[in-house]
Amino acid sequence: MPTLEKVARTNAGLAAELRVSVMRLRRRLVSERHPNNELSLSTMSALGMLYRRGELGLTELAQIERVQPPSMTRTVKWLAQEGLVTRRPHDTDRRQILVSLTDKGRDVVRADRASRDAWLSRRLADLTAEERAVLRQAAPLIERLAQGD
Amino acid sequence: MPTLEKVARTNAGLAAELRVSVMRLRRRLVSERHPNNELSLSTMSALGMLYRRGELGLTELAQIERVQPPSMTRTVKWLAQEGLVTRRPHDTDRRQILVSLTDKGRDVVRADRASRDAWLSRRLADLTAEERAVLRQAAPLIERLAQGD
DNA sequence: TATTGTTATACTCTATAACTATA
DNA sequence: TATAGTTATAGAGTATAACAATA
Repeated sequence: MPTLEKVARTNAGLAAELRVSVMRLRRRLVSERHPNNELSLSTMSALGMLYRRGELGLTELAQIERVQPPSMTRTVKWLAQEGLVTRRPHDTDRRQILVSLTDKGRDVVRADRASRDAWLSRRLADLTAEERAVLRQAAPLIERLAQGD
Repeated sequence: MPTLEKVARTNAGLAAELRVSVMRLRRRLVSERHPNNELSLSTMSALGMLYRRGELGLTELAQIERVQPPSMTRTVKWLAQEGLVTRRPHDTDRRQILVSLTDKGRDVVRADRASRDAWLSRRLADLTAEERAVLRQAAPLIERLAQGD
């Protein structure tokens, strides 16, 4: 059997499997979030990115998070209302809005880290160490699949 | 350092990383779907499940797909209108609606398998064989995380 | 009473289009 | 002209609540 064809079919099969599992886990994550956590997954994702990367332009943040600028405008507006981020004009380019975490925002990220993944952490604890090791290797690969190009 | 604490922190970190990457890949998958494919990801997922499992009750299908019954009602209604599934009453329990693929539905699943994951397959082809092997191991684990409990 | 499925309704997230201000 | 961001609007996907039919 031709190797190329075999690889191609295998990739398509893997793609299908990965796509379905990713979709289902995402849906589960949405439904399993702790009710008293009022921050949506995408909001927390943006907050976490600001925590990791520091001050970012709004469009830059949108590109990293793979959403369109209007979506990020809304997210940032909400975060600012909650006092979790501040917006300030760029020093020299007055078109740009630079977004950064407030102390409260940083606290929320830190405090939330323990609790926000409680469900998934519990599920992970049920796996074997080997299985977790696989997922630890897989996570950055999945991230790379999502980014790029 | 206590092993338990170390493991717990590691699980939380892994949970966070996995959650974010899964979210981003899902968003990317939604945006990268071929425009001429009129079937949504969740619709294709339901169709694929019927392909694999055969005739299923509507609520059963909803449970497998991790959506609420009303959502599946809508999905199945649309699929029936498109002639991709048929609904028939259960032989003995007349409350139940059994859903199964039509020949056309089966054709769509088969024909779509090659093209629907084109983008992801291409991305996977850029990985090394070792990285794909990791994802091949990870996919069923992610599925297990999404299911269960 | 419990379960299966539907209808009605609303919410969340996201996108596109059109616009303003600045470069 | 091109880019950063906003506003207005719409669409997809999902949920909850209330209901009907059946077990």
